[in-house]
Amino acid sequence: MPAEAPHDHSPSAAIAAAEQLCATRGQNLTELRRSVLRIICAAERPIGAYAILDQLRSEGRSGAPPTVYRTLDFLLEQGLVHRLASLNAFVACCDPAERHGGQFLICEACGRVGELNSARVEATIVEEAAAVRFAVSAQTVEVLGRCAACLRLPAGPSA
Amino acid sequence: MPAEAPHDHSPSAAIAAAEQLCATRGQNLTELRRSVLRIICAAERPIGAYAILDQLRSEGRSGAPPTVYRTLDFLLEQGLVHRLASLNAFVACCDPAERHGGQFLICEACGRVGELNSARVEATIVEEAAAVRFAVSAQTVEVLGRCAACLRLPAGPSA
DNA sequence: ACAGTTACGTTACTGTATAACATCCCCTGC
DNA sequence: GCAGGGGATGTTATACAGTAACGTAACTGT
Repeated sequence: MPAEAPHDHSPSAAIAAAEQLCATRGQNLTELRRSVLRIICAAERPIGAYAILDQLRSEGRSGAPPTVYRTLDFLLEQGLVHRLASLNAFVACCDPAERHGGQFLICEACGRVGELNSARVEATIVEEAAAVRFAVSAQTVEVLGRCAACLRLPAGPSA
Repeated sequence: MPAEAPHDHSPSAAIAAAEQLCATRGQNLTELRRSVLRIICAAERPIGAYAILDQLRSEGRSGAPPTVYRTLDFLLEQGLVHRLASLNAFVACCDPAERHGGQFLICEACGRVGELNSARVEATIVEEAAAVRFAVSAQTVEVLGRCAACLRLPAGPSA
């Protein structure tokens, strides 16, 4: 993975954590929502809405685009997944307990995405914006490059 | 405009500058490319590919989506326009002579976009990424908030 | 039983982007 | 002059992204 991974990334662990979070928030992690979260976690890479839909169908579920987008809205609101604007795709959040805006490191070799979430980056953006009298309300930071693993293997792991 | 504007933003001046740049680079700024650049400059706000297409047609040109996307690819390669991933839209570059990745300030009140292009922000991102052994090759920074003009007029100028 | 809320199903549509192939035109070499 | 090549554009069709609007099922609380 491109960046820090101080927690368990296995799908089942992520589901369990999500279950916990939703419970304490009084939110309902339904079967469909669990399925979509599991699909996103299992993907390891950003996955598009229609790819999620395909997987749902291959699991025997009926469904149409709104099914997926509604579910994604829920997962986004709960901070369980993030949306990558530059890819029109979704990734599981590495630390849903901590609400954070998104700073992402996207490896152009292996396609994997890590979260940066640097308070220093965020603060610098706010300061520099303030210098031109711009009041920040939300940031999108998506950084393309090569992750540690792919720097070690210039051929590039594709799995 | 949200941010600094140290240069002439009139469409004709932008076209002239583009002409110059393409000439020195041995690139062909055709009538179509000039038209699309003029449309984007005149828009003042980010404009979508299909809105560009509509304007081209209203100028009497034939055209289909690939016409516009190919032209945008050229203008993007030449650094004459930028793409805003979070809006699926395009803006004219404020300073095409200087190649730069994009840092944008998007005003959520008036919809105008300014370029931040802070070397400090860029450097901070590179440093923080390096700390997790990620080698940056390109950055996407799109910041939502309120520009100076809209902060002064809380009702928000819409023109 | 009843209304209200939440989640999901379904149809239809708009918007964004690209693949693949055809054509035109200009230029160069012969 | 004309054959061939490359760049730019035209054209058709389609894939991918996202939403509106409406219907329905199930689970509340009263």
